[in-house]
Amino acid sequence: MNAAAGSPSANAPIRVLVADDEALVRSGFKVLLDLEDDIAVVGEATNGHEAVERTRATRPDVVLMDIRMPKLDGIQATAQIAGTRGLEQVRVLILTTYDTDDYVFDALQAGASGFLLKDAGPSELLHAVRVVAVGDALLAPRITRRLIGQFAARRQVARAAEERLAVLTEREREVTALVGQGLSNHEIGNELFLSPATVRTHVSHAMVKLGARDRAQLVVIAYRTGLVSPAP
Amino acid sequence: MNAAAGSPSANAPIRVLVADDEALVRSGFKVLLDLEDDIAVVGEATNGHEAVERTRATRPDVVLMDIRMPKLDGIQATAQIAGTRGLEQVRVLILTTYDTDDYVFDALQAGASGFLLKDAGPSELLHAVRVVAVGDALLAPRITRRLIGQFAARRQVARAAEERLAVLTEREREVTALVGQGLSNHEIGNELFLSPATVRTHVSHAMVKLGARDRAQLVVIAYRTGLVSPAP
DNA sequence: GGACGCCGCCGCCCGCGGTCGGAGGCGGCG
DNA sequence: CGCCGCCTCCGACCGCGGGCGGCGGCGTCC
Repeated sequence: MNAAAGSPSANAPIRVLVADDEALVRSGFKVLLDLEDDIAVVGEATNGHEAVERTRATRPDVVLMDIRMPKLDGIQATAQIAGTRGLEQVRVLILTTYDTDDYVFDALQAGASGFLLKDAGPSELLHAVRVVAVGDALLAPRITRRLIGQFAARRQVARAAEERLAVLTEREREVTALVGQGLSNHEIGNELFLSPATVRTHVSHAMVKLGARDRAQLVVIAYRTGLVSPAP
Repeated sequence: MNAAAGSPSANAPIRVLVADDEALVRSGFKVLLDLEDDIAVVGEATNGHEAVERTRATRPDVVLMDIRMPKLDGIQATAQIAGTRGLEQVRVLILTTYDTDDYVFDALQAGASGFLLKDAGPSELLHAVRVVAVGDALLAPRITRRLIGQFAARRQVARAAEERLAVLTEREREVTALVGQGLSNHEIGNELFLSPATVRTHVSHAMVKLGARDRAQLVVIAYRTGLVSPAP
């Protein structure tokens, strides 16, 4: 059973830790999981602190984590596990009744690999465990939908805003992009092999067309339209 | 068979349109889907234009869409369907061999409800069809993982960058936020009931502490740190 | 061909913005 | 108590940035 320790290789069982404050839930999961040949429950925890501690001790492949737990909630526990050296290989699968936005996004931010609602069927849970065990991720369909919505919304804003840039000439867009990165007129001139005076003209035109009074406001617009991205 | 038209109610079959340029793939899917009692293939298309046209004509619940297709690719076809009045209820499930980032993100942006890779098993396909039919969403695990990565990365950057703001005093953060929205010193003064001279002092201090030479660079930093958000 | 408009280029003027130094009040700390 | 940090305000200097007008090149339309 536990002969093959360490790396979760080919046909070694997936080692799972179950963290939930309700004993009934834990035993239910344990029975369900242990019925499978390729899955073995190697530990249990009744709160967040225990979950972290047991994870450190048993180094499971997957942690089945409830969110609502005493002492330390599942999200914070997930963050601690993800932030611990040596536990990078441990995948956390969140399992909860509530699917509040904050919970989901915070959990993913904390480093969770999956997020299931407790109304999911047993086969879905088993499938999810196997998926996250190999390093992939899986979300409840309802949550996937919202994550996609979030993602699409961001880009939607960018697309719509980009149309404002249509009035600019190529040169104007170019200098505006550089202005958006905080460069001075002189620096832009060096960058584009232009006289600073010329750069000024382009900047001025861009400001008029975009309704910016300031070069600072031009930077704002550059960011809002996605002409420059907040990332590095 | 086609007695129950219109709304996809309780036990009416899920009406599916299959769009793929390879006849073998189409017939394979058709056989697989038609074997299920609750799923019925109501049409086929061999390119993007046909897919849009057939969708308009048959109003399926779900469109199984390949990306690589002649005339019009699956992503553009998806965008057209999502943008057509009266077809809002039609869910698009992308099915492709390639999982390039651009494909995935563009497809979700275009309005797709799901994204499967062709190495998925038949049961996964059937499950996906049923999931998107009820309005939820489903992605291949590998893709879910990358989407989460994207999402988490954004917030990660924001979190890390916010620490740069720790050196600022409360007032300095305040004025910096307003500078980040493109306000002039005078306007900031009115906003915070301060003399413009005072505002200058705070702005100067903030610039020194954050290493900004310009007020424009201060705007850049304000955005990068998430002190102001690109959205509204 | 001339007229017009857009683009890219430049020089001049001046006001906003950024820097420096200073001053007064207020709260916390040794 | 004296010291320090923060907030507030002021005046002076000066350089960048923004407004304005002008000039040449290129394409379009008449």
